Amino acid sequence: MGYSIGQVAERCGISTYTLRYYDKEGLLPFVKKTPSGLRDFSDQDIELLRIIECLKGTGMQIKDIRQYIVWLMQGDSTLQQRLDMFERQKERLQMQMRQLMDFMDKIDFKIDFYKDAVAHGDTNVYERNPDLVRRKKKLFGCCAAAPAKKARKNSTRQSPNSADCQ
Amino acid sequence: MGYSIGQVAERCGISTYTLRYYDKEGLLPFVKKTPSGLRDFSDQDIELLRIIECLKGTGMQIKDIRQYIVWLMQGDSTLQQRLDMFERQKERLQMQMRQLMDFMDKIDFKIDFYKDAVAHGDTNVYERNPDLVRRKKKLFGCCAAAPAKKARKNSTRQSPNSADCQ
DNA sequence: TCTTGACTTAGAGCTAACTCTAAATTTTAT
DNA sequence: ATAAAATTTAGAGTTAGCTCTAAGTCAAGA
Repeated sequence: MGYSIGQVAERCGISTYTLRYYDKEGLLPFVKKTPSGLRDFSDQDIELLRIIECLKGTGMQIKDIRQYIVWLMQGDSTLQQRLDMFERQKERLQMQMRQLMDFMDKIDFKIDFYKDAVAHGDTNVYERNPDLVRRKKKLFGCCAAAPAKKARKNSTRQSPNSADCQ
Repeated sequence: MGYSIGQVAERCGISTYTLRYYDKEGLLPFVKKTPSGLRDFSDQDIELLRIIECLKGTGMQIKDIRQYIVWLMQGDSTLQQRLDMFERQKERLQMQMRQLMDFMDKIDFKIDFYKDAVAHGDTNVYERNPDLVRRKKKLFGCCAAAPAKKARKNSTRQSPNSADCQ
């Protein structure tokens, strides 16, 4: 006897609905059943569930996680595919972490902006704080993500409008 | 004249469909229109779009992003709310980064596991590699996320089954 | 001027990932 | 023994966030 679906749900912070959904989607083919038909999770099943969480939490779709499960069931002939998959997922995760750090820089900037704004009761922050001007330029000024294409006909920048950087 | 919706879409890597959807959802009330009705994005609009991306990318729902936009429109009386929001979002982001690092540890473990497995053509990795045994225990052994409740009646651990840690 | 492509709106359609319901069965506690 | 709680299945319903279509308008180049 291992763990019931409710015990696993509580322990892993996943609803029983979701666990049954994962099973239905083919993510839990290793989970045994008791003679009367109840799911019976082993420690290995829970470990696999942690890996599923990990793949899902790094942006993998359920149909792609199922591919991994299929490879597991196919045995040692798919070891290389599984290694490749985890290496691809690691690269993906590294990109996500870089993006989160970029978001953190922007949020830190906003926090400092609003701290000054709250302290003075207005948003004339850049007139008071040259450091924030510098950071704003670094974070938002001309990222040039895509190679700049043709601009609109009359492409002079308009003067700063109502909602300047809030 | 600023940027057309297509120019913004290309520059920011967001489809025109999505930009119009954001507008419909009230996220882009500051975007002007030309006399003939075309959207005309300013640099400030694009900067706000970057913040929207940032909030969305750190897990905020569109209805909550709209609340921020509403506060922007309400002016200086909502500065404190906006500061609080960014500080909450920063905490959320820190949690996300911690979780991603945890995922990274698990993926690194899997990569090392499968490198050994591929090298030897089988999954008897733990018999060869004591370091991986140690790391496996550290990563998956008895996390005790929730306070352990009543175990199942006959709660002896079952012997390792077919799919042990793959 | 004509043509081609980008833009507009309203609203329908789609997808992924759950989330729940109903009716029956099983387990646990008293 | 019996009541309450947990589980089972199949299948319907929900949600968020797009994504697309249709029918029409606007803009830029030849």
